[in-house]
Amino acid sequence: MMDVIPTPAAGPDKKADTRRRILDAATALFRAHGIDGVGVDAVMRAAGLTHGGFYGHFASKETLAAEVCGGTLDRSAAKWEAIVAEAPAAEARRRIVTNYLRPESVTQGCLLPALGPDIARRPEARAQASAALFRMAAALETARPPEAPGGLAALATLVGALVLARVAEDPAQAAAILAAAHEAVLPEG
Amino acid sequence: MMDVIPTPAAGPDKKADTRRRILDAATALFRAHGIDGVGVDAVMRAAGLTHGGFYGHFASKETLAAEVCGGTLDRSAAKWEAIVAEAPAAEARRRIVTNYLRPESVTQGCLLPALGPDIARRPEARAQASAALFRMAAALETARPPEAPGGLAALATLVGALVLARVAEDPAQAAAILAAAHEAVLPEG
DNA sequence: TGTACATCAGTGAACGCGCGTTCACTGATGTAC
DNA sequence: TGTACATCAGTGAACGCGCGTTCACTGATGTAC
Repeated sequence: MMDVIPTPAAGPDKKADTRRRILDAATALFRAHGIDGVGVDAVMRAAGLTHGGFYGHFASKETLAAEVCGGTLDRSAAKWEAIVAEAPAAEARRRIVTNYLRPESVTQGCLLPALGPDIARRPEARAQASAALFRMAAALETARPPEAPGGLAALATLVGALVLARVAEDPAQAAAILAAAHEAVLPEG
Repeated sequence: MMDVIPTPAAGPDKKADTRRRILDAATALFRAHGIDGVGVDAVMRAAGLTHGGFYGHFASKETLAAEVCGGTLDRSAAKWEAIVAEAPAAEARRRIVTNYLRPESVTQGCLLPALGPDIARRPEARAQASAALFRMAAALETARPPEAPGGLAALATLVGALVLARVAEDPAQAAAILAAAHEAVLPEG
């Protein structure tokens, strides 16, 4: 009695759920401590598993890193494209930028400011991130209000602002950086 | 016969030279491979020494990292301040920006795009980098031409552009990012 | 419905390796006589 | 000027540790009869 619906949900593809949990745990840990700062052991413990099971899901830590970076940035790009497709230009850019520069984004936001240099050094992750980055810039370009910087420059400002906000020691200074970037990317904010 | 001039130059403070060589080697290696991607052994070999001697110059790898980041960014800030002090605003900003966004800067330039996230995670390095970053932004602010973004926003754009250019796979794409940032930070380039 | 078996996601001990750090030493340099 | 000694920058073997990866295993789940 083979069911036509291919989603048992409770049974066999619990493995897919576990895989997702590993990816989510890795994303959070990599973002906080850098890829080299987190071991396979820590990722698996955060996912509620033991380290040995890791290689049933991923070929190597390197593969995991590429999938975390590529997947997360691909989803960001897709989300931006959806916003641009459904809202008028000025409103779309405002939504993307306001969300990008939220104070919580300093610790939890986009992976480019958190892992950019790490990504640039890893060929697999870099290829995927490079493609996603240009999709993000293109979305910002489509949603470009008059007098505002183009997509590439706007993305550079957003990414750089989060890099600087992470480095700034005083939260008030971090907020000033975020506000300055907001104003530059969305004139008359 | 104790000399009044306190710089023997050939004798005892060859140690200071060695220390500088270690710092320079570490700066280049950290920039290329990240702080966690480079061992004390590799730094010392690049400086022409063996690893054991390292602890005669630095208390730990952590101390080295802080000194590399803090020192390099301090020197950048001082250089920008000097440019701003000696050239008129528009010319000063043009010089700083043009130098910052040179194609070679993608691999050899400012430490903030290359190590920003690494720096943000290390308290010692972060404190020094945070101070330097605001001096750099202040210099850009002083050299702000009319219609151009303020110091903080300009610095964010510069840093973000180098982060993105490092991630971009195709050199032509990297050049496009640099050009877009140049235009945003120096209108009518 | 109940038992026997196959599957396979997850376990945890073990591996080799490279890391940061220590330390007893060597050997070149500068000073004392 | 020439020898004896002290200093100390740099050497290289050794350490304990945590990493990425492997593998023989366990035990829960789903199917066959």
